Amino acid sequence: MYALADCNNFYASCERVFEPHLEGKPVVVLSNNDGCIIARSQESKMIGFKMGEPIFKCKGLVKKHSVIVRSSNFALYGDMSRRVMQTIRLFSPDVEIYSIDEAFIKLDGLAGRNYEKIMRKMRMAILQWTGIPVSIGIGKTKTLAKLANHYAKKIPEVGGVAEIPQNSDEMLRAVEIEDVWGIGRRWSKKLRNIGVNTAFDLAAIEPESIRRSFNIIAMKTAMELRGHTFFRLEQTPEKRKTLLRSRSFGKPVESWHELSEAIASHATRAAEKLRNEELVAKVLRVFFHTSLFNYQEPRHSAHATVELIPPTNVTHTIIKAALGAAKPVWKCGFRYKRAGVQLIDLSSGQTQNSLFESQETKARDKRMMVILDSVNASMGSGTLHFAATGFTKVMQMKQTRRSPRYTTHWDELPKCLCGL
DNA sequence: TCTGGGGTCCTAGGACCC
DNA sequence: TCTGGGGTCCTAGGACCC
Repeated sequence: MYALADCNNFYASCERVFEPHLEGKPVVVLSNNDGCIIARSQESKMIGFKMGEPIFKCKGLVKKHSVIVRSSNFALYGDMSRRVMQTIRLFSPDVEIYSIDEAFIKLDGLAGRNYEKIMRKMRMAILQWTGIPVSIGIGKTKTLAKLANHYAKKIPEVGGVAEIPQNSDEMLRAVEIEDVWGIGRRWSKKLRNIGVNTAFDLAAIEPESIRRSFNIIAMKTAMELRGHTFFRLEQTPEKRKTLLRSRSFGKPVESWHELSEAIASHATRAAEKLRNEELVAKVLRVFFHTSLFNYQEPRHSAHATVELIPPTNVTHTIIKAALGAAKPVWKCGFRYKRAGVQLIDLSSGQTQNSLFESQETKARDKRMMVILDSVNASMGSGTLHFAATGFTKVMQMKQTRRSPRYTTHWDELPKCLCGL
């Protein structure tokens, strides 16, 4: 048996923990650069805000309903997530952290075996200790736990915890095909065309025909709805295979100078992450493009790929490769909106030495990265940086309504909790 | 004026090997 | 006139997830 614990409206709930007066009011949280809506409180959902909608299109509704609009505060959300996960681990040793706001829990063998009761206890503990409300679904497979979770969120009467009993056709019939985990928009449309409208319908189709029309994952999903386990708990995450750092610009960027600083910054952040996970990259891809939505201006999308020989995680090597690859594909006269650096073909450190590489340089670079990382860890990220990343604020995000980073920055600690 | 930032897996088709 | 049968690797594109 599996449970899925999923935080309700996670980012919006995090905003409320330290500002209880937001309780009961419509709250939305915006993406980077204050672009799109990426989280909505229940009240905001009722008003009709859609996930991913650009905020500038919602001005009327925001004003009409006095909606609280917040910039994203990932320092806060990340830390709150850690607290929620820690609490979950107190209830079961077998936990898979699936995303910033979700965790799968293997229930088999938990004392008492009254799983629903244990999960209700856990739910209360999370609410009391972190202030975050969660919904919990229980089922025989991960897909069924997801489904039960959906049910728990939709039906308030169950009190945040729902279990799918064996042979529960009813619950499967109550879930639309779009809401099945692993079945997205495209496949839903295709499935509806052949008369498959609910989770129950999908479970009823002959599996091999699903594999033929879709793929093996869709088939496994359908089998999981029948209670056959295909997706197991993954407690030790595999090493990642790719790493991407990219941002939209607050203001469009035209000059090579500004663009190069942005690319160097992305390269820096990507290299830091790489070292943090003890990986090296074999291939680097750099890209930048003009606005995807502006058809009035000239459009351009550029990208270039280079091999890193030997594979590396050294910041200056990666900056040099990124800028070297980007320069030839940059074109003057375009207003670029986004740039990024992607590291591909990652592997853990043990690489073959290059015939042409000086061992002295290699050792020096390694020492340099150790110093760089330790200075930036103790004195703040970016304290020591390469000149290529610049000294201006090109990379500054538009973030006009960010709440304090209450739990991770000394000078932003809450001084009093309004309303308490 | 203004539209995020990450990931994973699968499949088909082409190039190559014997 | 007639042209086999078995592999692997790589890539692009398309699907999905949060």
